[in-house]
Amino acid sequence: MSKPLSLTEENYLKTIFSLSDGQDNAVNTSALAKQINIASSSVTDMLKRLGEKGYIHYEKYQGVRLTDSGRSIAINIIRKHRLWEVFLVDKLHFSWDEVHEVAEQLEHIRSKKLTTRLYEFLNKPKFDPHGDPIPDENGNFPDMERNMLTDFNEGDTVTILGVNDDSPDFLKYLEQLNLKLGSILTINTILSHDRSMELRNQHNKTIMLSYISCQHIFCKKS
Amino acid sequence: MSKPLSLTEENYLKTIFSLSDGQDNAVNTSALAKQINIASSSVTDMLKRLGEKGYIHYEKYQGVRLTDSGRSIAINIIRKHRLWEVFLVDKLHFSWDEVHEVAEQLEHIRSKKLTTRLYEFLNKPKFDPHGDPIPDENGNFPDMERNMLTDFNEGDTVTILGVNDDSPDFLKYLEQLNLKLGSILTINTILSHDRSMELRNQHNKTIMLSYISCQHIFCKKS
DNA sequence: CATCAAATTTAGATGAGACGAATTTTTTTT
DNA sequence: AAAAAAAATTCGTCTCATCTAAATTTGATG
Ligand SMILES: [Mn+2]
Ligand SMILES: [Mn+2]
Ligand SMILES: [Mn+2]
Ligand SMILES: [Mn+2]
Repeated sequence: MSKPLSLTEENYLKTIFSLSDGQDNAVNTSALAKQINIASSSVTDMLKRLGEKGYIHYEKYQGVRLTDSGRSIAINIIRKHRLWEVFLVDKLHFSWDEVHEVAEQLEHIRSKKLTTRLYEFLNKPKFDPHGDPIPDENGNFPDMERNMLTDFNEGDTVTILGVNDDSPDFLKYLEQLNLKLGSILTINTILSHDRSMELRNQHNKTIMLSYISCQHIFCKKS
Repeated sequence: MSKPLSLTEENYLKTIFSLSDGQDNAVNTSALAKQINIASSSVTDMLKRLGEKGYIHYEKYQGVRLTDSGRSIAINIIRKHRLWEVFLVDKLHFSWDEVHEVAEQLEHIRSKKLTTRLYEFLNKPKFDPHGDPIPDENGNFPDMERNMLTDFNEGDTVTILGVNDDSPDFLKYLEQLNLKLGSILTINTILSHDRSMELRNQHNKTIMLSYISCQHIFCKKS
């Protein structure tokens, strides 16, 4: 039985996983520093330690990759984060822009039984309030096919499946436009000069979205 | 806005509150050391720091008392601890001997809104699964009148209101005897040589409890 | 009330996690 | 391929929370 990881270490592993897109891509020191909001010298320190403990493969100047054990820890943190987000929205009626900050704390609670029971209490959800997939007990993510809104064409009708940006600002913006998971939109026009989209919702209301915004919305054809 | 307390500092304040029985009794360095399971020199260090920050009144060699701000922080931690225990038992079907350890972690989650919403979700409970009172938003504990089982006499009929010992061992022991909050017992005999009690439950079953066990059970006359 | 034991504090160290400044390595530009 | 820029690492230092061992204070006992 090895000593449990510190909260800080858990956050590094989780962040490495996210920045490597769940793949085996190497992650930069500076990308981590930026994401965690810390000096890059501190990141280098921590990477050495995590490397020695066997959670990551770390070669000076070469970036970092998770080992199997690091990866499985990261996925477990993400599982807990997303389950708590579901709890906060479904049971405690938080709005989708309020949950991330609290889930950042709750994701570190250590109790196998708690995670299992919460999962059941929430009816084994597959997606969190932002449409992100929740890995199962074994760390497997549910299948899903989704693309950025920017990948579709004029005339396509799509359903919103998720967002790529959990920031309260963006989420409140979407809420205000009455855009949520499940909303159905038809692409009227894609403006060529800035690639912004003119969309039509189910009530025939027109909505304009910048290219940047469209990059933060996941959809499927419907 | 002062920097939030560390988890360690919160635990000190909570423990000082508990050891002073919620009154203004001075608490010893060594009592704290024992309870927190730490060297007493470490306690001295921490008390200095907490004193400088204004959460406690600390005079060398004279023990420690909470200030108003320290007290209110302590009560808030206890409120959260007990609310989470209710959640774990009522919603996630934990048994009363499993919840304390997890609540020790959950009590440190910082979100005013979370506490408020949880309180409402649980229907504003007044007592936790061990019969301990849950302070309200303003830090006021619900009124309650209760005495140790050892305070009653032969022939008295009492209702169990709570326990004084949250250890899994003791709680499992009670469960096994089918004793729980609300159980009604009549005191048949109090043995004079060891003050142990012979009790009768609602199904006319006889239960023997040692004096020590009786000291850990709170009751009211019924 | 002087002595001794217990409780408490002080002193000195350590490890984790953070920082900024200086240095080194890698990458990009001329 | 040299120079410049960017990225990453090393170095020295800081704070927090902890420890053990030594010194001090308190308070109990003869
Ligand atoms: Mn989130
Ligand atoms: Mn999410
Ligand atoms: Mn408890
Ligand atoms: Mn309790």
